[in-house]
Order: sequence, then C-alpha cells, then structure tokens
Amino acid sequence: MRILIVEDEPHLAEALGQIMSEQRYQVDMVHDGADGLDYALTGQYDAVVLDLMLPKVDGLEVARRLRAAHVSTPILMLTARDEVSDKIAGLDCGADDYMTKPFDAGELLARVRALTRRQGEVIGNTLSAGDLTLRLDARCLVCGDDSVRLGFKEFEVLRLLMAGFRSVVPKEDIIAKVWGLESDAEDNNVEVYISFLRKKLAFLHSRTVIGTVRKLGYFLEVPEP
Amino acid sequence: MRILIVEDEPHLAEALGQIMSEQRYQVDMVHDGADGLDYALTGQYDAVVLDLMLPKVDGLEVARRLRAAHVSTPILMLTARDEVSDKIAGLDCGADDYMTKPFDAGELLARVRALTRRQGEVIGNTLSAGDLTLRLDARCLVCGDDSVRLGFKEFEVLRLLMAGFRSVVPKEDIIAKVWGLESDAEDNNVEVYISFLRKKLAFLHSRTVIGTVRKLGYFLEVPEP
DNA sequence: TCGTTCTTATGCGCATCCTTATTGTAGAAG
DNA sequence: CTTCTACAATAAGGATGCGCATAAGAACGA
Repeated sequence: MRILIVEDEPHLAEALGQIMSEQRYQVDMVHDGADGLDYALTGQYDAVVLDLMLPKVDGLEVARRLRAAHVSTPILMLTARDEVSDKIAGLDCGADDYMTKPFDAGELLARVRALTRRQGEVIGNTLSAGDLTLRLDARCLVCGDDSVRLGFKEFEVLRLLMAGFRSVVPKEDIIAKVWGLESDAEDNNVEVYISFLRKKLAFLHSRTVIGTVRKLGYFLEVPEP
Repeated sequence: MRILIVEDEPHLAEALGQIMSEQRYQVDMVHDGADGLDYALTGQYDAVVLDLMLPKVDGLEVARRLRAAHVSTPILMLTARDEVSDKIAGLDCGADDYMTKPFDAGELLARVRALTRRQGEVIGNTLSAGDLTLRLDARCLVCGDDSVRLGFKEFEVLRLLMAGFRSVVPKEDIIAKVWGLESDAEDNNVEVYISFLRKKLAFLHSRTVIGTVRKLGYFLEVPEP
C-alpha cells in the first residue's frame, strides 16, 4: 500500500512518515505543493496525506488540480485551523477526509484505512470481501475451512481486487501498483496471475469469482445462483 | 470450544447460533447486555460474539467492564453501523475484532477462528505453545519427556515465536528485538538460528514446526496430520 | 586453555516469478 | 453464417533470488 505524504513542517513530516512506515505502508514524502502535485499525478498512490498550508502551491490547489486531472486517489487533508469553512473548502476541492492538528496517530491510521478501504473491509490485519478473507500478515487466503498461501505478486494483485470489491480494476492500475510505475511488464503478466488466482479460488471452493471486462480489467464478484 | 453469543435481535441470534453450532462450537446465547456481562465474567468462554446495540447495557460497556475485570476472553463486536468512530470506540473498549452487519457466515467463522487461535501462554516462568514448554529461568525447552538447553539467541528467537504462536513474526522484528534496534545483523543470522531451532524441535520429536513466509518471516504451527 | 555460543561465509535447492508458446473465445467484417 | 482478427486464458519452460544447511572462524566465559 503506497502513501504520499505532503507536509512542509519537518517535525510533523518525520512523525507522519514513521507512523505510516510502522504499519508497513510504503511511504513517499515531499515537502511542498508543487512536488506533491507532481508525485500524486502519477496516480500510483493508494492515498495522499496533504497539508493545507504548503509552500509554492497550497493544499486546496493541489487537491483541485488532481481532481481536474481525473486522479481519484483518496486525499486526507491536514490543517492547524479548525474551522468549518476550511473543511467545506477542502471537501469541495476534492479532499475525501479532513483532520485538524494535533491529531492522534491511531485516528490518522483509522482514517487512512477508511480511505483506502473502498469496499473490501480491512480490520486488524485481515481484508475481507465476499466469502474471502485475506490474512495480510501471513499472505494467506482463507475461505471457510480451507486456506492457501499466496506468492508475493499473487497477493498484491488479489489485494487490489478485494480492496475494490465489485468495481473494475484496470489492468494498467494493477501493473502500476504491483509491478511499479516504471515497469515494462506486459499485460499478459497480469493475465497469468489472474489465472493463478482463479485456480486458487476454485481450490478453496469460494463462491467469489474474478470477472473480466475486455479491454479494461478485472473485478471480484459473487454471482447469484 | 465454548462461544457466548450476546444478541438481542431474535432472527440474527438464531442464525448466529446455528452457524456456530454447525461447526461444533458449544454455544451459549443471551439477549441483553446485563446477562452477557454475567455470563462472560465467568471467563469460561473461548470467545464472545457481542452486538454493539443491546438492551440494559450496551456492547461497548460490556467490553469495557469485562476488561476492567481482567477477563481477557476475545471479543468479536457486531454492529449495523459502518463508521470509523464506532470501530475505534469498539477496539478501544477492548474488542479484538469488529464486523459490520450484514456479514458472511464464512467470514464470521474465519474471524472467530482467528480469535480463538491461542497465543503462547505464560504461567509462572514458563511459556507454553503447542506441545512445547519453554522454561524461562533455565533457558531450557521441554517437549514431552525430552528437553534441551538453548543458547541465549536461540532462546530469544524461540520466545518471540512462541509468544505469537501461529502468527507470523517478521524477520526484521526478530532482528530488532533479539539483536537490538541499532543492529546491522544480517537476515542470514536469523536463518541460522531458525535452522538451529528446527533441528532441536526435530530432536525433541515435537509436532510443532517453524513455518516460513517468504520475504516476511516465520511462525510456529502444529500441522494437521 | 578449553568448550560453548555467536557470527560469517558459501553452495545448493526450490518456490516464486517471468517469458514464451499454444489454445480458446469474443466481436467485427465480409 | 462464416471467416478473420484481436484479445484472453492456460500451460510449460527457464531464470532468479531467497532461504536452508553446513561448516569454519571469532568471541566469550569458565
């Protein structure tokens, strides 16, 4: 799970980085709005923690431009001010959630989890969707009484699908988030891992299946009988 | 395995009871918070499935009072609301896991299994997990009639694994806790001690084995026959 | 000094990952 | 309806790198 932190105050930035890293998020950190925008525009992040007051380009503007560029990465806005008008402005600009400083580490993590959880539910260190439970700590997929171990890539791909349960995850997104943006991985690569996963789902007798949308991507669903 | 279900809504209560009974759990069922508390305080249960909204005493309060009375039975909280603040409150009050209604039967069972999966137990100055007993004073590992002495590092590594019985302990955690945070110890170091430990487990004819999760860490388990 | 415990080094084996090739299927054109 | 093309699914074969084991050297305490 990749997180971008945009925060100019050094102490706070460091604290944020540490909190997130401890939870095994992959953290990238930048210190002004211009850099923040550049990084976030890549769309490779699962969430952006964005300070409101920033050098060069302020947080509201960053959020606005991101949304204008159709980047839908969830944004958690941070601010020192605790004013309703700020919140409205932030949310109007495309932020998904809002926190005032000082904040509690637990609350921050809870909010980030809430943002990165689209449909599949993350509780503790498990991710559930349909009749599937993915154990994040052991990279192990559970369904009923059966369970299987997943390889690293298998795990990452399935996690994306479960996080966006029932919504289509574009193949290019999968490549970007699992193989990395700079990757020259072929589409066929994804197909291979989808194939692996389908096999394991069948093995588990799961009712959940991976559906295909041609030219687009894949999604999880539980077909009606 | 004894489970206490605290749920006021008759339909749901019945469904829960059935799901659990089918899995050969011994189920006790009560329908308000006051009874729930009384029953749970006996400490005889392996897990409590606890609704948040209850007559007389609500779920949060039940959890809080249980923990206050040093009853550590795992609690799985149920709620209709899907709000982050509820989850935080629930977990803060001592719940171990959280599920929102409606839920999948398989997921419920998976979570209950996860909760009842016993961790290593400390009694006096011994630590037990599976068929292993670690004597903390003598740095000595006992299994059945056999026993071996452990080196200091061996001992520390095994203690970590036993304390988190069945859950994956990341290699970096092992290095941090055994060699120290500032250590530049190599991963290979851990592997060597895992190797030593496996040899001693085999020597003791223990049914407990050390499993591997690639790129992550190790865990103890007792494989099915 | 000796023995135990800890660290470092090295080759091998295997799970995972990636690539290529073949077969299968959906949709468009004739 | 048939044929063609593009894409998707699966299978099979290496390539890679991680983890395992063993051994030998270093530190430590008796």
